[in-house]
Amino acid sequence: MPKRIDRDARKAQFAEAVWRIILDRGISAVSIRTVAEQASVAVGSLRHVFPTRAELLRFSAELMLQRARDRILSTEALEDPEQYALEIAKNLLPLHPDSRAELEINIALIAESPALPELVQLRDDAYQQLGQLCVRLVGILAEKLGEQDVREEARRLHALIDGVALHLLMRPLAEDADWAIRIIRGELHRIAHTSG
Amino acid sequence: MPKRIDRDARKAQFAEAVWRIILDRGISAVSIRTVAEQASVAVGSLRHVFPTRAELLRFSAELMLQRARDRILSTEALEDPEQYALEIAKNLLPLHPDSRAELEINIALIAESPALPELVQLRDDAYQQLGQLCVRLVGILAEKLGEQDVREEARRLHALIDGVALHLLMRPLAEDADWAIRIIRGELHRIAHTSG
DNA sequence: AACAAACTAGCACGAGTGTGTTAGCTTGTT
DNA sequence: AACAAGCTAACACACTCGTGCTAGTTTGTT
Repeated sequence: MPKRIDRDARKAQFAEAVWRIILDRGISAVSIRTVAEQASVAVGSLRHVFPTRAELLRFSAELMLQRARDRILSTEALEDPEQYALEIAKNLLPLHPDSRAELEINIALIAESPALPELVQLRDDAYQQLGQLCVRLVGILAEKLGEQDVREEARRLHALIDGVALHLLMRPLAEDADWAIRIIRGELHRIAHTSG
Repeated sequence: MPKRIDRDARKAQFAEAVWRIILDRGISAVSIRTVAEQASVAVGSLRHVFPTRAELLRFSAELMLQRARDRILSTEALEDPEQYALEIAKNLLPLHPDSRAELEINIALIAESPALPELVQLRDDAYQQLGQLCVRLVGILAEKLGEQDVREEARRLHALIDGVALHLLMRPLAEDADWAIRIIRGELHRIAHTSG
């Protein structure tokens, strides 16, 4: 039988090449050829795994969202709700090279979505899931809140997290990021101490 | 002497063609030829005004930021600080087709900035100016606050506005946007009633 | 040793890209 | 009527693009 290479690992390798190109040269520079070169592979090899450019980009986007999901889900449960929620939120912010790259790639793919309509669904799903996660967080922070209030607070938290994430991206990673943690921690504290 | 055409109006016309292409087909689809076609003009005519693609994109980005700035500055002063700040914030949110397009284009240009380094400076300047605007707003809302606290509240407001803006962009313009106003109004009210 | 599935590598094609260059057209002043 | 500044249009060049296609190579099973 054939040479048995882990297909998924191979696909991931190509997806990471796509990411590198996006980060280094922008979404417009992503082509079958540049990606193959980035992965140190002949064009034909890449095309054996991803016959078309659209499939390559779709998988790259999917894997990126999956990695983010995994990171969130692997956050260990903590006793203190505020502590736990803060850990989750920290995993949603671009505080490390990986999560930072994820956000940059996410933005690039959003920007390209008019040309790649299949990405819109992916983005919407991820957005919904993040929204539900915020609802859960608000739920454990302020148990007495009514459903309507929970939804409102969750929306607010979600927006604040995304806004802070965007601003972190504007500044170099090396820069002090305590202000971001302070803002989120303050918001979580406020939510935990609101009475309906 | 030559035919006297308003050069600036001509440039703006081309910039608007660039915007349309970005909105309809993504940043990757922006080329000298597609833009010329969108503007119903021969390639040579476009190139007479913008000799290179980089200059075309640079001007398109600049004009977009300028339009946003003008919209903010034209907000009429109101007596009530909270009302006034809310009016400003509403002009920062993608609540109308124009401002919505501005934000989409802004995101697309950010995504392409690795390939167009000159855009980074533009973006950073706009970000700084928005930050200072938020500082001013917080200043008039909570006059007694110390400088350090003003800065912290301003950062928070800025992040919240950008986060809400992003979320508005995720949903169709037709959809109910009252939640966005509610969140911002609530935040402005909170700032106005915090005591150092 | 023989086989075939899986993978690699490359060519070819038509289309699209940015840009250099050049020729023709418009139009207000002189 | 003559002029020239400014504008329009088109061609050419070398390059990149996505994709169809076809050989070659590797490797585990039989």
